[in-house]
Amino acid sequence: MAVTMENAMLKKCIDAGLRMTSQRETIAMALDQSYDHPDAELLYKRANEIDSTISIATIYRTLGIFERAGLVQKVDVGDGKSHYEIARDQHEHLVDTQNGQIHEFKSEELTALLSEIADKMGFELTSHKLEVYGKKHGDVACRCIQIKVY
Amino acid sequence: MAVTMENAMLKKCIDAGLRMTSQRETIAMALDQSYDHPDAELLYKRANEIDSTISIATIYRTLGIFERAGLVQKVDVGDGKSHYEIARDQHEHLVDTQNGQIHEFKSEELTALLSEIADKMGFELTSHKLEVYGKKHGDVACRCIQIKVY
DNA sequence: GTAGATGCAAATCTTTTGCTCGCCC
DNA sequence: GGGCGAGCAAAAGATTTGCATCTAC
Repeated sequence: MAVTMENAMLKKCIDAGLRMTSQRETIAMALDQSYDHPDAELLYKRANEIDSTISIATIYRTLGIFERAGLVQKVDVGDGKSHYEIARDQHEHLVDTQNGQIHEFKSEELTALLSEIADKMGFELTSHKLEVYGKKHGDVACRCIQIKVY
Repeated sequence: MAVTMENAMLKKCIDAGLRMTSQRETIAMALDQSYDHPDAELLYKRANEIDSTISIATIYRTLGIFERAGLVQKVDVGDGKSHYEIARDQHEHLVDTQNGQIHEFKSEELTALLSEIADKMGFELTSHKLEVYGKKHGDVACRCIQIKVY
């Protein structure tokens, strides 16, 4: 929200000490311009619009490196593919089961609760993945759609 | 917890109106005997010990049918494969990042909180998937392992 | 009897990898 | 210069599917 420069991701990469190639810059830019949760294929298409010489292998390798550096995070939408987003402060995803659209939300209460539970179980919370599935109030849920999304 | 008969799953299948073949009965039995979260391959092995003529394709097809009937649920452990468990009352998974072991827990507070959040966002909660990752208190977390698991 | 289920093998889809060449630091 | 990164294509791993055959209802 508070980010004003267009390629904040590039800075993060440099700060993380990553060797920056033109391809990585391109991918960083494509990520910066993605306000949704693209999978590798979609990100590949977007990166290609910036630099058409990028290969899909580089997309995967770079995403892996970015992820390991804590710069991006995988999101499981339930379609069998890995989707990605720039790592930000902790937030959750609500998937609309009627159309697959993702709505984000935050809840410190939730994070605190999880941390508390983990603690009681003798664990230190590292991270978590939460996807909430729901349908808009009033909409009639068709069992089939609900399942397809899952 | 309250289930005493050995093949409760079979009953559920029949109640769900599924056509029961010997293979489906075998898979139902294998699921009944699985107190962990097997992936398709492991369930295939277990089913094979009961009936060695079952094929992996049937495992996948049957799991899909069971899932669509709401009898089993997928669990995402973060290893790229789909794991399954018999559908039960809502509960969550805590994954030990040191060894991949899954610990289950329940929290009505959590469910209530999610339901409340969804409601505020104008959605009716259908279901949710939560996996919490953590390491045992006192264990030294190696960044590599943490990442490997995710 | 017939719609639906199974087995087998081939196909598909996503992601990873080996290898050679090129480029960042 | 040396090591890491990139491209290409082939491999790998998980899951799905076409088709002929079989079976539950």
